[in-house]
Amino acid sequence: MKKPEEQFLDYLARKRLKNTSQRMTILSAFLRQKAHLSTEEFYLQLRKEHPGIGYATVHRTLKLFAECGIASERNFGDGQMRFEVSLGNEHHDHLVCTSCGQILEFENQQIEQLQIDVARTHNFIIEDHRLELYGLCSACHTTEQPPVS
Amino acid sequence: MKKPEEQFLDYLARKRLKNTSQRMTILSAFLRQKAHLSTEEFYLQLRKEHPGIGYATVHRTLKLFAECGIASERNFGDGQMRFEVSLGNEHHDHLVCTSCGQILEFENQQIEQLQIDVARTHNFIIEDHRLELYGLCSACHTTEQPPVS
DNA sequence: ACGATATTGAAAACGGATTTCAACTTATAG
DNA sequence: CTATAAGTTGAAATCCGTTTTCAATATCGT
Ligand SMILES: [Zn+2]
Ligand SMILES: [Zn+2]
Ligand SMILES: [Zn+2]
Ligand SMILES: [Zn+2]
Repeated sequence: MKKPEEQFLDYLARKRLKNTSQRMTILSAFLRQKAHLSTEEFYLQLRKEHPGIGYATVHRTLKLFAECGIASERNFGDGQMRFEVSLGNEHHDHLVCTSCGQILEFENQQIEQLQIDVARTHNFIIEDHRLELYGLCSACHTTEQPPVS
Repeated sequence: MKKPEEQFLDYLARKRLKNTSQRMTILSAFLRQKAHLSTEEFYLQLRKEHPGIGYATVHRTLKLFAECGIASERNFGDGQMRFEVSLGNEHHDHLVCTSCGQILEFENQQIEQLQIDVARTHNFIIEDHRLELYGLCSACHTTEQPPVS
């Protein structure tokens, strides 16, 4: 398995793109972040240490990561793009807590196989899939839940 | 099973909302449309027969349908909200063709059960879920696929 | 019919993603 | 080490679907 840094530099070379200090700074920060941050959240984190880097650059660079396979773009229906490191991470799906926003990961090989079966019976070629379970995580439903309003 | 019209009128009554001609027109058109139309697509259809109804009213009314259980809101990652009639339709998940945009429906009881198992092992209470398989439908991969570029 | 309340449609506002553009940086060639 | 071509940057502007605003209008209980 290639390292993310290598993979990114290879991608830049292949596409005749340039290796800039901003890109390396963002990559290094990205690899250290907790997963499933939105562009905005990540940008705010990054800005604490690197106030000079603009939002547009962060956005463009995260998209580069997705293109070259380092990152996966996620969308949990809150209207924000989220990213997580994908290189070196097993495929997984998500449990999204609608109360506290926590995102848990799971992997179920039986479900994956059944998806393939479903696709076959419809003569459909799967390129990608998304499976998310929305609800209350353990912490949010064991505690008393005073309505937010 | 209550009829959609009844259910909507009940909901309006319960919430002290008013029964207007626009709402009834939109409901009747919605029940006749093919599924998975975006607000915009639906509005453009509706406008052919009812040019007087504004986009905002259509939008607000579709949200009412979702609130009262007549409609499901869907989001297939193209940045548009889509709606389909849910009352009287079995739960189903979707196959989304990334080439022609066609949306097929499927239902797999084993997958549904495995989702429940996954949630249980994480002590997670499912409120909702989404499962979509993205790829090429039968028509799009049997034909020669000249690259779009 | 009256008055209180809700709805309507056009337009404006909103929010996140994306693009624009002039200044700047990088890579490559001489 | 320049020079030059080409790509990048950050701020601001733009895009685009969604949602809200608001004055005019419609509904509904009395
Ligand atoms: Zn999966
Ligand atoms: Zn994840
Ligand atoms: Zn399902
Ligand atoms: Zn459907």
